[in-house]
Amino acid sequence: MTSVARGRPQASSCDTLAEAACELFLEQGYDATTVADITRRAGVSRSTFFNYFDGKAATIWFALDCFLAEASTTHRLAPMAAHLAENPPHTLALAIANAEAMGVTFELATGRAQRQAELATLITERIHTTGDPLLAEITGAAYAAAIFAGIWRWAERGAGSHRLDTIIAEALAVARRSGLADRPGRGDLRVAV
Amino acid sequence: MTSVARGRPQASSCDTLAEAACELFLEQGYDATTVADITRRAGVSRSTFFNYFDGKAATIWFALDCFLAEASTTHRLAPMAAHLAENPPHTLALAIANAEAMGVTFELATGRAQRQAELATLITERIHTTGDPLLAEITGAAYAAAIFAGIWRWAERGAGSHRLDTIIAEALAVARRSGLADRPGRGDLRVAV
DNA sequence: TGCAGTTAATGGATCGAGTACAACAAATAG
DNA sequence: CTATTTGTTGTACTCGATCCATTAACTGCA
Repeated sequence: MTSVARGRPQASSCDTLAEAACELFLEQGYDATTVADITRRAGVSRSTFFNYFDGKAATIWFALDCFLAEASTTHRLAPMAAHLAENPPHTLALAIANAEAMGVTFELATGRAQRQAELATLITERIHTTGDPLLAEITGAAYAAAIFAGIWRWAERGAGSHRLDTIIAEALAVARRSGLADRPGRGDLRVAV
Repeated sequence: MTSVARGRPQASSCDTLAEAACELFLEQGYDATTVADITRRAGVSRSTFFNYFDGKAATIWFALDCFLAEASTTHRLAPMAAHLAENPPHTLALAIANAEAMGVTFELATGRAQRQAELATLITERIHTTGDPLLAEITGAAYAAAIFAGIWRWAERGAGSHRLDTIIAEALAVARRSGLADRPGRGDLRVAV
């Protein structure tokens, strides 16, 4: 299925660049680190950077963004969480745990808001049923908040000591117990574990 | 109480600049409109722009941002909604209603995510009680989603035909009926109308 | 009238993110 | 050895945003 590589091989990778970026964030801070700095350390040109990332901020988020990209094609939350737990967002966890030292507090807030909203609309579309669309939107926001709260808790307590998927499952259970309906419409989303 | 104006009078205002900006967004689109374009039309220098706004995007959001700034010092949601209804965010409503034409679809999404998250943490802090902090976070996100959904519905149906505060009150009622507790801890927040 | 103090506008310089693109390099298939 | 594909590199450019020294407009007081 996977065809043989054609053309010039890639000179770097998202992981390499992200790692270089995180190192520099720790050393100099996020704002003081330029894209040129990152590529210099990674051993590629500045232009190349934008073949791997949309921008500087994406170095922190790309693992989670992959998850969200997949999530947009999947209908069940539980397998998604499991898959995320298998490919945990290292760089994000590092950034959350060392937010002040890296100077990424602001970027973490904006980036999270962005992606949590994305996930919220995703869930809302899935649970959109015969009922009030407003309620669907509220419910989507609540479950998205639960998932992201879980990710943050997991990262704050040193990603690795606990399993990410169980933490997310617990958070979803809390949301479920709150009384918010999670019954899907035509889709077959199950937010419970 | 209000002392007499001292020093050089202001050559412009947030409203003037925001109006000029919205005009240009409609004519040329958001991306094609530079800050220099806006200040040229408003009759001030480019530097002056940044005495009034943090950036280009703020021209759309400043009315709502004022509301959020006040909200951070208030403990009750209902009076806040009433005050917002008295000073409705014109430029934001215009942007929502003409998102495609103005090319602000992306900026609206990111800007909303940002501010909705801000409001969510604000509410979360208020309802933080003896119970699970995770539940407080989920509830805060749900109520914030309700409020913003209300604002959007209000703007989409031609801001003015309906009262903003009643729409928000209805949205909050939906969130309340969903089963999410809105009982405050030490604070005295009341999310109901 | 003139001077001091205050507040705001202005112009210029600078930085850095992000985009565009043409030229070049490294691989494969035949 | 050539055509094709894919990726890298350097360059130039736009624009948002910040900084800062200078200048302008206004008030209050002598």
